[in-house]
Amino acid sequence: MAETGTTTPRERYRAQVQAEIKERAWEQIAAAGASALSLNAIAKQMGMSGPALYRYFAGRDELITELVRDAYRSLADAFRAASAAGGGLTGLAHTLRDWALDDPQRYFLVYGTPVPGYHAPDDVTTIASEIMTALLDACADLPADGPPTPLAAHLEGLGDQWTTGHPAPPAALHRALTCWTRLHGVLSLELAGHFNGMGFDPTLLFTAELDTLTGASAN
Amino acid sequence: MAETGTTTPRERYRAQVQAEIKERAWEQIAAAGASALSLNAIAKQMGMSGPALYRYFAGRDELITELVRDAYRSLADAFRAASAAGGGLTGLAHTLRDWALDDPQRYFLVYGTPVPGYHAPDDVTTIASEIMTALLDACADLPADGPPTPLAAHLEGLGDQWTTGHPAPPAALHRALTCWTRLHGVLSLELAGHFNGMGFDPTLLFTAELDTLTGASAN
DNA sequence: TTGCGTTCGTTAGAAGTTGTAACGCAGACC
DNA sequence: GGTCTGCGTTACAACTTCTAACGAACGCAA
Repeated sequence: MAETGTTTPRERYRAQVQAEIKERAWEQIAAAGASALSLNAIAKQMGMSGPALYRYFAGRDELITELVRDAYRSLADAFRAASAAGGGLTGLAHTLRDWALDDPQRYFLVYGTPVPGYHAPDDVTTIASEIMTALLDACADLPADGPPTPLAAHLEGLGDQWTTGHPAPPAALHRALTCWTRLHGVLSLELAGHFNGMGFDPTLLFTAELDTLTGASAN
Repeated sequence: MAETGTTTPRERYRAQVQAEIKERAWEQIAAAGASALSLNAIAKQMGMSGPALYRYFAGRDELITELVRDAYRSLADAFRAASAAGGGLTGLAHTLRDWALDDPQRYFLVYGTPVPGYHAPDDVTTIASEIMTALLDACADLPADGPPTPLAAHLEGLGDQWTTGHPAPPAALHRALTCWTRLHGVLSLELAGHFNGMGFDPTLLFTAELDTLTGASAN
């Protein structure tokens, strides 16, 4: 509390306004998706004029980029906490699911439909590799099962490209990739509502997939 | 050819213009995503004024809905052809992948980030169930392996809800769901570019997942 | 306490979007 | 040939993002 650093009152005010802008932006995104985000509406909500927001963000794109950054950081933090708690791959998976269900549009901001021209800034990919590292560590802890796959051979030595210089056995790389794609497959379809009206509980499908990832009995 | 039905010249012209509008719309979507679709730009491309398009589509939303419908129909047709060709689940999977790679934004229009308020019209869900039926049939043809899963028990008798009155064994339901989510998991992350710079071939990951779905050796 | 300078919020305006309304023309049908 | 339906137009309203110029307030420093 006392350690606010060497921040001038102006800087503190600026940070506070920026935070409120992002908060309103998240509300709008949760309500109507990222494409419906309107700077004007945010400004009106905050009781100020439209162009005022340009003192805080260069434009709509920069605001969204900042939100994407925050979303990545949020997931990375959740993963770090889960890793520290020692829940293993199961803990990581449930952390991911909870994080996704907590704000579906935030999940889609990270893993959803990309805009063709857009290229994420470097620090975002850095956070993404941090997330991958946590997943890879959890996968490396599991005992190897079955014979080495052809894909694993193809993956040989690629681990330090994904993460920050992090050697891992090819089988762990394969398993991490599989975890990622399978859990994302269930989650994204569930969040998008593609299971609506099918009459089953998506939670069971998620845990079933998780079981194939961690359990000895595969499928 | 000769059988154009009882179409007046006006109707034929109208259908032709509508088709060209959709064609331009697909070009725009492929270039910059669905959120960047502009009726004005389409009109300018076609050499007419903006409001003229409203003779053919009630608005932007209706045009996009129509494109979504076409996308679903396109995938359903591709699946029907693959089923007729007798390629089995493997054929279906490669059909899906080819269809997705052919126009990533079209794939995302079907399986990508949903707009919170939007609800798909009934006929779209009908086509979706047709797609599910093809997948379910291919899964039912495969021999059952392993013990019945808890999820399969939960899925008991749900098949005729997804498809059009199509009884299927629970194990096939579970396998169909797993196919869907796993293939979508790999495909959507690949198309979104999340594998970029990781140095491996996404095709191998896709086929590896497909092998776990069809092959006897599971993982 | 008295300036000074940075920063903020304002209004005005350009250029774009979706969508509506009213008008004229032209093609189709009787 | 007359009538009627439908198409494309321009004009306009209400939005959007974003720039430019102005004034006021605030923090800092002398």
